[in-house]
Amino acid sequence: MRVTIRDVARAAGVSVTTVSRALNGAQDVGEETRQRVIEVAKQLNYRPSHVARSLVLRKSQNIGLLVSDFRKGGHHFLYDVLVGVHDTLAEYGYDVTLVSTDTARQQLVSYVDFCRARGLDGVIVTGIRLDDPYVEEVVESTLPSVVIDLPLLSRHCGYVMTDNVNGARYAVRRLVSRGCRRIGFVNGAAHAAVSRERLRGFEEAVRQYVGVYDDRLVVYGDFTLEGGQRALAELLARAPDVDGVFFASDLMAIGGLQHCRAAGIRVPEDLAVVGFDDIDLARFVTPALTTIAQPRYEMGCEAAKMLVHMLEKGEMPSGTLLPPQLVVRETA
Amino acid sequence: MRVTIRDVARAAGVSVTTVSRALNGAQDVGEETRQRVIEVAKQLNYRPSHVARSLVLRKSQNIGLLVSDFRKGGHHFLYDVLVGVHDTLAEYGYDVTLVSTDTARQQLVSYVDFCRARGLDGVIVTGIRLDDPYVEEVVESTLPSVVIDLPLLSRHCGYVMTDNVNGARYAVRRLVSRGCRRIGFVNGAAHAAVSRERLRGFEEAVRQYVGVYDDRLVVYGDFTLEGGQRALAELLARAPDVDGVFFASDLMAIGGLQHCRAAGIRVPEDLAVVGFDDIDLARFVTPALTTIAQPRYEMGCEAAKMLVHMLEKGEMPSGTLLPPQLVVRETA
DNA sequence: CTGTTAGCGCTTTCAA
DNA sequence: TTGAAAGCGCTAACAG
Repeated sequence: MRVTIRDVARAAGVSVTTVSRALNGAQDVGEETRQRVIEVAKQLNYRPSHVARSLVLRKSQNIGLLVSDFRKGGHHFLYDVLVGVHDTLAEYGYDVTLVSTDTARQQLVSYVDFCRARGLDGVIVTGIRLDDPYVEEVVESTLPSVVIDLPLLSRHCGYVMTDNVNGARYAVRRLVSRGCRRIGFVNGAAHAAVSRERLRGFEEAVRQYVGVYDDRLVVYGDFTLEGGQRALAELLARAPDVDGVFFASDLMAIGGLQHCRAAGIRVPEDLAVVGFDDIDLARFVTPALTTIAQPRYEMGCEAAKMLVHMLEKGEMPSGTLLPPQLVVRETA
Repeated sequence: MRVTIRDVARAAGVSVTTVSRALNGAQDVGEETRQRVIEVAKQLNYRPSHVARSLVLRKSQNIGLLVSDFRKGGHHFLYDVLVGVHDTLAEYGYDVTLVSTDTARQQLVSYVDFCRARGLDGVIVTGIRLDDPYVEEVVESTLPSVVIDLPLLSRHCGYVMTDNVNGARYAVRRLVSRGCRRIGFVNGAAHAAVSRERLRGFEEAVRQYVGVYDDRLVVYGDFTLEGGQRALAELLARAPDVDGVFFASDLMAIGGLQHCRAAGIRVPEDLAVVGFDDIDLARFVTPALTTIAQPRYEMGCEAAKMLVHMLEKGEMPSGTLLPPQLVVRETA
């Protein structure tokens, strides 16, 4: 049924070893033998079995993409990362297998065991948070991994994330340059690593550009639209004189915009707004959202590249920070 | 290094055969032997190698998800489908491997060969169009497949798509019920199967609800925002008295909205607009877009289910139509 | 340069 | 009920 290496060997009148060598570019094969083998293989439309090869080589050329929070509608961040990961990995000759943390079948076993059972060579982890039970596993396991958006560094685990500190600084600088002096911050979930960094960048920048820092101007949303609405209402109740707000996600910023519209607050005249992420909604809301863009696609690429380098060149994992970028539109 | 079935056998004092049987729930194993084996396996944290099992069983419990047009920013339709596919497949105990048609490494070989080389049990195909070179392959190959959004039915190939004909009808009906009498249609790419069906639904509905059908009111965009802008401009130039427009995608509709704003056309007063897809942008543009929602997640689930049924129960592939839904917002 | 041999980790006849 | 042996398709010593 299936064309195997034996069929090729037989048809070419050589041993399977020779076929293997010829097709894998070993040098100890006669040139004309190689040509004949290649010719026959093509004739027979032979495709080496990755499965068999994985078994003997003990590596699968297959990487897991672990996704926490893999659900309908959660695409804003994930999709581009996924494409970046896939593009790059395909380039290097790796396949990618999706691994979700919250699928019924899988939620009990450790994800490392999941990957091991499948012989995955490594894993790229997304959507994980500081308080996640998986964090420990990622750090301790010897399965080569690269985490996106969480600074976990160990012998077998590197990470790539946006430079959130500077991202927050850019936002504040923009607000200040527009004349804002009382700047609020609607941060994301407190247990997200990115939240800590953005807070740090926010505080540093406010101290530097404004002078006085008032931590009552920091409130917490949960990265969602509704969270942003609520958080802004709370902030405004607490400090009605706020003239600019930095939101730790575009979704929250858009929630904030909705609150403003409902409350009759003009943006940017009464209140300037800067978001974070640059999801494509940002261009389309009215007024269009000024925001800090994250290089999502590139983060995926970078993570994939690091993992392959760890796998193939034995490189040490590292922490990579990618630069965010201010995108000026209408809200600030 | 790795715990194999032999380790378990040794530790349990039985043969590998017995371990295999015990762990796979065969009945010809003594109950206490089975318990012991299970206990030992747990103790040793044994995970059967999927690779080895795939090799001998000649099936991998692994499905390919073929994506044409897998690129940065193209998530509007794809992401939810992908999540649906993954959720359902995971439920059934299958892994999913991403396969992209346009990645450098892969573009030359046939995707069927790609899947075969990896021992994939089947494939779910998305983003493919009528004029795609892959169409032939999908139909002819014996690799079990399910296509999303393209009605390809053969011995080994089923499909699932939205009921586009009725979707278009709902759009027209909505427009008519708002009083529109001269209804235009900005269709998507002509070679997309969905475009034909939507056109059919449009024509049928216009004949039914309006009475007269004028095919000069049909123009073509390419599913993109810019395409929608251009197409609407063209339509309006051709027929300035149009009072309602149905766009075959939300992205095009949003482009149309932008054109309206630029041209001083009030929506929905001067021109009512209905889109198609219900991407999440639709809620956020101003005015919010009335549209026909596609059950993207469910399409993914359905496709996965069909494929698994084909694989495990030997069911014949079939064509499945999922119902769209009118979502009324502000533009119509 | 080429072939023989021995597995990779697992399932499955076939005997016992 | 259990085990020995063969083999899935491939690669890699080790000889020749």
